[in-house]
Amino acid sequence: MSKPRGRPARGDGITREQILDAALLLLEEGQGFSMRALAARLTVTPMSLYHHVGDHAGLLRAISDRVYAAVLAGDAAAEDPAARIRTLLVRYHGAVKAYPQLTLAIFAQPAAFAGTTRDITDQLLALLGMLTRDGELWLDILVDHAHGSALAFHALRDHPQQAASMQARYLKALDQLLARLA
Amino acid sequence: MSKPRGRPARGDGITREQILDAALLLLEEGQGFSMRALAARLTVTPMSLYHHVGDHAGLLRAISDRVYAAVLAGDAAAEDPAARIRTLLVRYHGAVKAYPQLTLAIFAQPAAFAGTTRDITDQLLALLGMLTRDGELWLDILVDHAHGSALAFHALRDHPQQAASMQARYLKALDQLLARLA
DNA sequence: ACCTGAACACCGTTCAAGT
DNA sequence: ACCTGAACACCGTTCAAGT
Repeated sequence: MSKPRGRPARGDGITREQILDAALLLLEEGQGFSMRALAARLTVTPMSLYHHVGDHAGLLRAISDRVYAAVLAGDAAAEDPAARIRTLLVRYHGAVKAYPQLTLAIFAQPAAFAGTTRDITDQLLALLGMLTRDGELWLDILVDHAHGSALAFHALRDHPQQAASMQARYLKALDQLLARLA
Repeated sequence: MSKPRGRPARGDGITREQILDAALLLLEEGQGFSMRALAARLTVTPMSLYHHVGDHAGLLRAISDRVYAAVLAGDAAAEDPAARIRTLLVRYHGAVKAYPQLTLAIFAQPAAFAGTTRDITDQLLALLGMLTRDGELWLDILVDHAHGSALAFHALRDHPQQAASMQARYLKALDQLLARLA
């Protein structure tokens, strides 16, 4: 029943990518994510995970790097600044909304995650600088609003009717804010 | 060394208020809040807490009720709507900022906390209705922004220089938004 | 009513042992 | 290099026992 003690035959071992995939799923199920539960799902010993992703904080960091890297996908030069700003914010809002538990974990240990979303805010700030003199102020407003809205969405996940209209409400609020920017 | 097993003499027992006071302090120290750690700080058995505040979720609920009730203090009729809106938002932002760990715990289990801040949003919505037809939209914008900003403040708590200017930046952003509302 | 103490099913992580 | 297994110091919570 139990696996042999030593190094597994080639191909039998667990992959870093498999761990991250499973971790993201388990995390957002919300029923108590833990290293041990994740290991059990992968039919592996808890300590096996440490070899690939480090400890709990390291695992969360690897997950968030993957999730937020996807927000920056696409060619920045292909859109005009206003459109690119909107694209980045909608995608960022979508990522936070899709993985609220990850977001909460990040906020709970901000020191460990400084810089994870730095690329996104840097690009947004540069783009905002083209449209207004108050770039930093509007970066605050837009990013904070995206965070708050996405988390509020999570808070309403048990009320499908309200949740369904949340995306439309975010887009409406975002366009309202962007219109005030110009 | 150890306390007697039975009911303590009058006045020797622990108070619900003492538990909430200590819990709020311990929670925001950020070094791993737990029922057992809280009990240890109060030099009491973990199970003693259950008698006064229920389980972990019940304790958090009791804490948040206390914290957010303070936001509504003061006489609503003494201020005009715009001023009252600003007062409520600044105070709400202050509460979230002062107790970020509490806020994160609430967002992590939103089902258990539905209604905790309902009084605040209800009053804000009524006030916003006096100033604009898009009351719900602006409620979203202003509350979400307050949440996001307060949590961002927490994320920067290890960078005192930036953190010091965060309050001023929130007030500036808030006034910017409120100006757009009229 | 209010507290203790033992117990159960969990955690994250370290360290040694195995291939 | 990559995995297991035992161990340590923790969790939240239930239940029985005590006054």
